[in-house]
Amino acid sequence: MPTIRDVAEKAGVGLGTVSRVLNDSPLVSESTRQRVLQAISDLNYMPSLTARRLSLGKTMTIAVIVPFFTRPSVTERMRGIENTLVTCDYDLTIYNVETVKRRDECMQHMIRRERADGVIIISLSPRDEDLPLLVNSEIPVVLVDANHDSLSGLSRVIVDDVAGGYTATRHLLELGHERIGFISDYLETPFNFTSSRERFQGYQQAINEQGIAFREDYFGQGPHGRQAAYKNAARIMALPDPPSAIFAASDTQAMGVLQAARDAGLSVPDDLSVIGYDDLEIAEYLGLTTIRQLLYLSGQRGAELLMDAIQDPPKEPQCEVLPTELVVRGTTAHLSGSQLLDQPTYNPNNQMANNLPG
Amino acid sequence: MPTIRDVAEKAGVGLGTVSRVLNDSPLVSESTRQRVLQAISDLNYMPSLTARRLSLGKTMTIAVIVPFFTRPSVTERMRGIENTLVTCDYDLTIYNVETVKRRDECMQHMIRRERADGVIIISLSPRDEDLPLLVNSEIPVVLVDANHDSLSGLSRVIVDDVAGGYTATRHLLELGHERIGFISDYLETPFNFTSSRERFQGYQQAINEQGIAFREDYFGQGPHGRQAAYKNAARIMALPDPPSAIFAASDTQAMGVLQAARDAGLSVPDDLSVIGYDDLEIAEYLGLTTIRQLLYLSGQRGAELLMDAIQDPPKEPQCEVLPTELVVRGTTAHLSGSQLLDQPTYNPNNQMANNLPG
DNA sequence: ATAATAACTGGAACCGTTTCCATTTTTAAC
DNA sequence: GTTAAAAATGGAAACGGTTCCAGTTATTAT
Repeated sequence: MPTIRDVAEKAGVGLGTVSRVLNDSPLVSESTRQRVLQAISDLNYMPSLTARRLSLGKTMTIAVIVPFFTRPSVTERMRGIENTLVTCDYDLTIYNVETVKRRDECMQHMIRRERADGVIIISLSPRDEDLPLLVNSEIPVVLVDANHDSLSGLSRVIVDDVAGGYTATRHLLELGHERIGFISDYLETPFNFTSSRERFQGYQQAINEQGIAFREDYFGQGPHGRQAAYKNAARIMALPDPPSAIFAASDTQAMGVLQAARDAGLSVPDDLSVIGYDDLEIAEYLGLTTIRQLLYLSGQRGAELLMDAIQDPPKEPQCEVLPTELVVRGTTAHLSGSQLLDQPTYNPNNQMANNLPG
Repeated sequence: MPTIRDVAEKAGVGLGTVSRVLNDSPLVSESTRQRVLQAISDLNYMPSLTARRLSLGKTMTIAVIVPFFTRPSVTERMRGIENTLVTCDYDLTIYNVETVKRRDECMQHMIRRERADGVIIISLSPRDEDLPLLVNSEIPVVLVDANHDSLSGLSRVIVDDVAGGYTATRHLLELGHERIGFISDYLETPFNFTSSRERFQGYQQAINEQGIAFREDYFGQGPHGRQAAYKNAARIMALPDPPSAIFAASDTQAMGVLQAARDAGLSVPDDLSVIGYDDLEIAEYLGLTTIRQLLYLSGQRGAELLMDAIQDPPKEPQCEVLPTELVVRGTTAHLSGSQLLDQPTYNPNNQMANNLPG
């Protein structure tokens, strides 16, 4: 492998000059530049990235710490990051987190040292004990989709999941539903995901506002994924007075709910309304009513925030809130007569209840 | 940031000794080791990865070049790679390819220089002109899911997609179908994906063997994804003598076909049998009959092959062929009477044709 | 006690860049 | 034709590790 010295020798110049040519310095005469370029191409020389990194003290790399990076919502965010980074000539290295142990390793090691010039953490809220580490980190850190009061010291791109959860529930309420189930992953996990918790908060807020009490038995949490959602939905549907609508905290989980409804012989949306969250590509296919969040954009903005912070670190952490949007498709419908239970609901103003067929 | 010299000074030892402690060399007395470890922890020292890389001439990084890394089949392969690499303490950097230009950039630059100690290329077949570059590359290259005669000089993990396509088609034939459509992405793309082409080959082989001629109008290609498959399927279903079964070259495309069937008022599998390819997680949910390929394993084996090659380069390129498996679910069924056309098919031995209702 | 050997240890040299300072060359001004 | 200023150039030092060789200390055998 030829080095910069070989090039210098071949071109008959000093190695400082070669370096200047490589870095487009104006302090090189045109004739010398040509001579050097010729030598570079003759020798098929390419500068060593590693040496460059050591000398510059920059890694030209961004680290992304991401839980379960096969989840569609996660990959879509990552795509936003990747596409943004490419334009800046930064490399992207990925630390996939599937266990708590690994999460802690990543938080401790990736961030501390010059493995990267900046870090993006997706969906993982750091523990309180890790916070000082991140806040005082020598390299900028940007959080994407991790919301938490105590996180105010860190730049981040978030979605107002409380509002999203509220909107979803509001949509069901406006369709006349009063018995509304909620299915999500575990609200408290060692990974400290915040989104389900917030959506749940929005859900509670909306029903409370309507004077509807939260029913424990309409609530199901479990591991992320279709299967757990299926089980929870099946259990809830088997209640003597099952809900007429279910809000699933993600589209993936909504799919589990749809499957459970199908297997229970319920037709959606006639017997059961279902709303999801995320608006994954698949949601359109399923005709799933859902809350759209701007996944790609969240990655893009996160990367942009990070690049800005690398250029010159802001004194104040930046916080960007991305909007959500209700996307009405085919899995939600107005409460129908057949969905009403024999016993009147406690709400005396319920118009529909008076139209009971049976 | 403390350096190794600071540690040496603090511990009152030479810097060679510190390095030996860091690298678990046995040539350090226990007492010295303790003293150094104490100094390391006092100073909160962490060695610089970059310096280490320069000195060792290794990057401790693996590059993955991957087209459209949000596709579920791709992320699943990557997960296999990631999980394997973690155990070896290698970093993983990702080059996402969504344009031909970028593909060429990646092939030229990522591979040539010590950006990485090894490269895994997923699903992209290099052009003939790039081949010598890869074969003579100073770092090992492993191809995953890229099959091509001319690729014999490179180590790779492949799936026998011809066999997979054959099996899928065979399954439909055995159910009595004779009018079988085939829907895939473009067989020829600038990215030079090979899988659709091979599946198509298997399809042709199976129908030919059965004495069935290939019908151009039963064949639809287009951009990857649900939408294009939907359009092609809709066109094919609208033919005066539409197929009774469709083989989609991927589960994603099978979803487009299912959607088209639904919109055309056809019920699956009664009016139309559909088989996909990949066995994505979603396939189970949809009850889609499909060909399972071992996506995760392909990544894992690719990474393992690469790690082996880094340890000591094999003289012969390794080629590993992963099996496929037919997974029968609910979208394929025996040809039913109602699916037969009025005009008899050209096959005189067709028993079913004699039972035509109308 | 002494020599031979083994176990440790210190630090110079090296990896391949960039940067900065000193020096040389060119240009412009009078 | 001088001189001052500007432009171009060469190369040492630095980045922070690892490695290897030479030197020191400890151990063992006689």
